[in-house]
Amino acid sequence: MSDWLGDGKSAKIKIGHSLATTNERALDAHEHLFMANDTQTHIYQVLDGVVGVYKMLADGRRQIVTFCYPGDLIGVEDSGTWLHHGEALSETRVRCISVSTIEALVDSEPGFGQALVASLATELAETRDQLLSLGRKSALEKVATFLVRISRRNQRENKDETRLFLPMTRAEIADYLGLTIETVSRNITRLRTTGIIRLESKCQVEILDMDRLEDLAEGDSD
Amino acid sequence: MSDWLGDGKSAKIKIGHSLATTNERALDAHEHLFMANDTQTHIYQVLDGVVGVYKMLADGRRQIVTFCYPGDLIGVEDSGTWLHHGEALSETRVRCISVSTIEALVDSEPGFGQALVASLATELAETRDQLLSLGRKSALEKVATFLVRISRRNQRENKDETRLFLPMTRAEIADYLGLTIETVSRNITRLRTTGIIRLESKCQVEILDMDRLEDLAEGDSD
DNA sequence: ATTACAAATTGATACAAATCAAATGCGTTT
DNA sequence: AAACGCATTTGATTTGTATCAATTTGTAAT
Repeated sequence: MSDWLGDGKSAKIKIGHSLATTNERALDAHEHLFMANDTQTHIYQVLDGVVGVYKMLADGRRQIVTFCYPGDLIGVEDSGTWLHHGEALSETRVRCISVSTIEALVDSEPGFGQALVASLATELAETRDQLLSLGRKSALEKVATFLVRISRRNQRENKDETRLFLPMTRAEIADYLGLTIETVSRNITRLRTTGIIRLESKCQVEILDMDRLEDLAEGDSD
Repeated sequence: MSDWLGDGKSAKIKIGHSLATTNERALDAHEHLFMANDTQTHIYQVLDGVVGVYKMLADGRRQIVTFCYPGDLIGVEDSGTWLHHGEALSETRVRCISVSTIEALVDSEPGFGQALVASLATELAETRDQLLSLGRKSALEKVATFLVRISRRNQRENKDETRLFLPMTRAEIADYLGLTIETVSRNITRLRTTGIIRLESKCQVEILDMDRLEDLAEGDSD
């Protein structure tokens, strides 16, 4: 395995200054990076901030399919036109890599294609985990699973896995978990009152009992 | 784009007789092809029948993440050990391709890596569509979406898009849609009594009103 | 500090789907 | 053809989450 993209989704792509065709773009919170059905000219790598990738139904129902953090690639999976909307959830910087550059790299750089495969494979595995959450878990289990997932991401990046920063609103968490704002709020409260987590602020969570949180996430006890 | 795997998920991989390391395996209905946590030695291509790929929670709740039909590849996304269970839903034949063969092909055959990327990208896009279903659609909309998806598959394969064969049980449909057997049954009945579909048998559906079915699937009217 | 506003929490009620419980249909075996 | 077993359908009731409705918290502007 080459490490053009590193070990899957969360790693850094090693392009940029070496290629003239990449450049950066800065977005304010709530600004869209791309819209569904737009022609796709670039693939993006998040440098700073978080991008929410989502689908919508005509009546406004929304499903966020992934939150993209620094290091994540967006758009490897699409072809020609964007299938999803992409919106910066906070102030965000992205690296823009033209589709033709990606294609050139696949051809010219041995291992780059494999790196893309690994990146997509990781994303697919996470998305399938999320299917299990949305299809079969209770609201409390969904929220617990969400927090465990953020904790694991912190671990991978050698950050404190017990102190989580949630850069998104309750509405965005709800649209990711297939719940309402109110249900998300109630279940965060429930985790708090049962001593499993502590809220330092609305966006800052401390995990007090990782074992019980993980058990909840796996549906082992309620 | 090479066409080693053709245009995404449903196409045929062009390996087999040309490589000694591939061979076939036949499975009876309900027989497992692999189990989660097993060491992954092969990637499979479905030749005949249908394979259900699923995750389970400790208490028995199950989520089927994909149904794999002839032409589909299984296991490109995993690494080392299987992340899911794979079970033949009917009598099934698969081609077994050793992981080392795949790796060799990626290195030796230009375009093969890109084909894998395309295959994974298609699978990811479908899985994200399914996230929208599970997270935000009603039971009736989920069932409609499921039927539309099978119809589209028939179209891609130049089969009659109004006559659907459902090789899986209601329980398997339920575990795919995040519903119960009873709710699946009730909503199939509802589509039948409103004249949108007709049941020739339990496994044979005729779509009578494609427009209304597609509208339902997109949540446009209820 | 005070006000204003959006986000989050909390409470009361409604409803869609789950659960519990038969009944029916269908394919297989005898 | 009758009897069995299993999948499916249909019915009655319960329940978890959505919806509707305030209230509270937190943050930014004055």
